[in-house]
Parts: sequence; C-alpha cells; structure tokens
Amino acid sequence: MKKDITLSELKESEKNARRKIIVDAAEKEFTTKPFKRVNMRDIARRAGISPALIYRHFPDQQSLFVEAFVQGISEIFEEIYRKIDQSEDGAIGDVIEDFIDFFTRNDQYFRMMMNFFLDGSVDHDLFDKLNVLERKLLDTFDAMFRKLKIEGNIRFHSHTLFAALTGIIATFRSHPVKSDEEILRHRKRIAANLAKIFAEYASHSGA
Amino acid sequence: MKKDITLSELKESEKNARRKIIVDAAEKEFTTKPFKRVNMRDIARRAGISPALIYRHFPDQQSLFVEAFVQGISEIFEEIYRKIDQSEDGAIGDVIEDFIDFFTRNDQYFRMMMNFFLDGSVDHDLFDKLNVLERKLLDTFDAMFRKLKIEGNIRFHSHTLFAALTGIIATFRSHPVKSDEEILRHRKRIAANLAKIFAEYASHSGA
DNA sequence: TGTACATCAGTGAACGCGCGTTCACTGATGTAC
DNA sequence: TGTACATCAGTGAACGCGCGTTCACTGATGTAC
Repeated sequence: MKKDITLSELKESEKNARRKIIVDAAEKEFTTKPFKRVNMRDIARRAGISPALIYRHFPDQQSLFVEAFVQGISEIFEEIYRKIDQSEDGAIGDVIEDFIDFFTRNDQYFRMMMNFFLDGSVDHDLFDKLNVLERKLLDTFDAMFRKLKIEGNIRFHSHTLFAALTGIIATFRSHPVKSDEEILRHRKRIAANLAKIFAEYASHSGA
Repeated sequence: MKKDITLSELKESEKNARRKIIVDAAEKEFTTKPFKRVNMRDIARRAGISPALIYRHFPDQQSLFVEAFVQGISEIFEEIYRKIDQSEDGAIGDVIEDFIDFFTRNDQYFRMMMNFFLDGSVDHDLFDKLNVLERKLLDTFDAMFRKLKIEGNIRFHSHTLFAALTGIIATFRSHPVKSDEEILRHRKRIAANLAKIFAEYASHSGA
C-alpha cells in the first residue's frame, strides 16, 4: 500500500514537472512578444514538445494563459511587497518610486493585466487571484498611510494611490520620439509630484 | 470651366458622403461590441454595402479604424472641454466628476484608446491626433490649476491629474459582483478623494 | 520467462473557423465622334 | 441620334493566412496470467 502511494506520488510529481515546463515556456513567450502574438505553436516549440501535448495538461489556451500569467504576476507582486516592507516607515516617495520601477521593468505583465481587465472577459478564477494580489498591495499602502497619520478614509487613499500609479504607467508610454529612459524619467517626475501632494496633505491633516 | 469645377466638386462631395457612411457604420460597430470583435463584414452590413466596397475608400482596415476612432473620440473630448469650461472657476471637484462621467458613459472609447496605446503599434497619424486632443485637455486642467493658484509646476499637476483619472477609469471596472452603478459610485468616491487631496494641497500652498 | 493487453506520453498532420483582402465580373452613366 | 468605348460604384465569392484544437497513430512501459 505504502509503495503504491509513493509510486503514484512520483508519477504525479513527474506530471507536474512536465506541466511546469509548459507553463514556464508560456511565461517566457509572454515576456518576449506582445500578448496578441503569443500562440500555442510557439509555446510548444519553446517547451520542446508538440502542440498537441499541451492539451494533455490544459483543457484550452485560456487555462494555460491564466496559470502562466498568475505565476508571473505573483512573483512581481511578491517583489513589490518585499521592497515596500524594506523601505523606511511611511516613506511614500520611495514606495511610489518602487512601484513605478517594477511595473516599468515588467511592462509586459502590466499590459497583460490591463488587457484582461479591459477585455472584460476575465475568467472568474483569474479574477479572484488578481484580487487577492491587489488587496494585499492595498493593505501595504494602508499600513504606509497609517504611519503617516493621514486624515480621512485610509482605504480610499490606498485606492486613490493605486489608481494614480496605474494611470501613470498606462498613460506615459512608448512614444515615437522619446526614449525608454525619458519615459521612465517622466513617470518618476509625475509620480514624485503625486507623492508630494499626498505627503503635504498628510502633514497638514496630521498636524 | 466653372461648371466643370462644380461638377467635380459635386462628385467629390458625393464620394465623401459615401465615405462618411462607412466611417459612421464603423463607429457604431465600435460602440456595439468589444474592439476585438469589430470586423469588416459587419461594418459593411451595417453600412448596407459589400465588404469589397470599403476598400475603394480605405486602403486597409487600420485606416478606417483610425478615422472612425478619431471622429468618435474627438466628439467626446469636445464635450468634455465644453463641460469643463462651463463649470465654476477652479471647481476641481466638478471637473473631475465630469471627466469620470464622460469616460464611464463612453467606456468603449476609453478601452479603445487604452488598446491602441498598450499595443504599442499606434499608427503615427493617429498618435499625433490623439496627442492634440490630450494636450488640449491638459491645457484645460492647467487653466483650472492656475485659478486655484496652486504651488509648483502647473503642467506636472495636470499630468498627475490626467494620469490619476485615467487610472481610476482603468482600475475600477466591470466586476462579477458589482453593478454598473456601484462601479460608477466607487469611481466617483475615489475621484472625490483625489479632488480633496488636490484642493487641500492647493489651499495650503496658495495661502 | 513469455505473451497478450492496457495505459499513457507524445507526435505531425489535418480540420475548421474567423476574417482581412482580392478577384472577376456587372451595370449604370458619361463622352467622343 | 446612334454607336463604341471609358469610367467607376458596386458585388458575392473566393483566396490565403493565422491559429486553436483534434485526429489517428506510434512506441515505451507496466501488468495479468
């Protein structure tokens, strides 16, 4: 009996390993080309398998995409949480700069997230998972605002900040004339302005 | 000679009228279904013509889409300019609320704009036209901030406000549980919070 | 120890569909003589 | 006034391509007897 379980467990873990190869290949594809251009044949090629094999592990394209996307975006969010935790207490400027840095560096994921939401056709499972990540980020913002002893509804402030940062990434982007560095600089400039307005508000309301 | 000119002018205007029918049909399609689903056959059907005829007026799909999109988005922006001009001097809360109202009501266009920018593959001509519209909106914001006698770089404040509003529309949207009214209410709640923070900042820096 | 059969990873080619675009054609109107 | 020809709006069907997904099959490994 015991051996049976171990054997099937081994089988199971081998299967998971194969599955992971596919997910990793998909994730890699996402960071390599625009979302629309990612397709099953290229994912299969990158994983070194036949397209048909993917369908032994995932019922359809959407399931695979969701899994790959969640895996990637989770790592990014984890990184942001860590970075924010490390920053000085209530250093809103640093937190904001980190956010801009991270999503500028991982623009593919930002665009995918926007794509999912704008299309409206978000898979329910994916929606839940993204919500968990977002709420955790909002919690982090909450903690920061609390330390600033800001006036008003803390959660609203976090929502406002989150929306504003998202807007900065969404609004200031690739431009025929401007270089990537210029865009990042402008994003940071505007983000710093936002930070100043928040900080000023907090210092007046806290006093 | 004179008659010749009039005749060719008449011909020309007839041609433009036919062209406009196609553009209008495309615009209508955009407001009816998600961007991805808009296709040439349906546009042709709506215009009451054969798909092939579209290609007598437009070299390809992208040209038609750009023209239809610019026509629609221009009207929306014009409406916003008018509304903002009518609002009380420096009434930042009203201006912000109008912005949210307009883009919530015209979500299709908001999504298309996001799609264009996020895809990166923005046609140069389109990019220029959108830039003109955006700059005009920023100018309107500038005027408002100037009346508030706000401290700091006015243009940066306008960029910050524009990004934040865009972010609010982009971030808070269709949700399996929440109704459309709830979403609009939440957008307005967060937008009002944003307005308060800006107003407070302005009143302190102006004093 | 050998044989028949089951299981399952894995495959390349093919199916099917959506959709942008082109083809080959029609029919009406204008123009030259 | 009639005839030959040009122009051009307009058409439905077909072409071609990308791409998700399925089909029919192979080959290796395990299992029952």
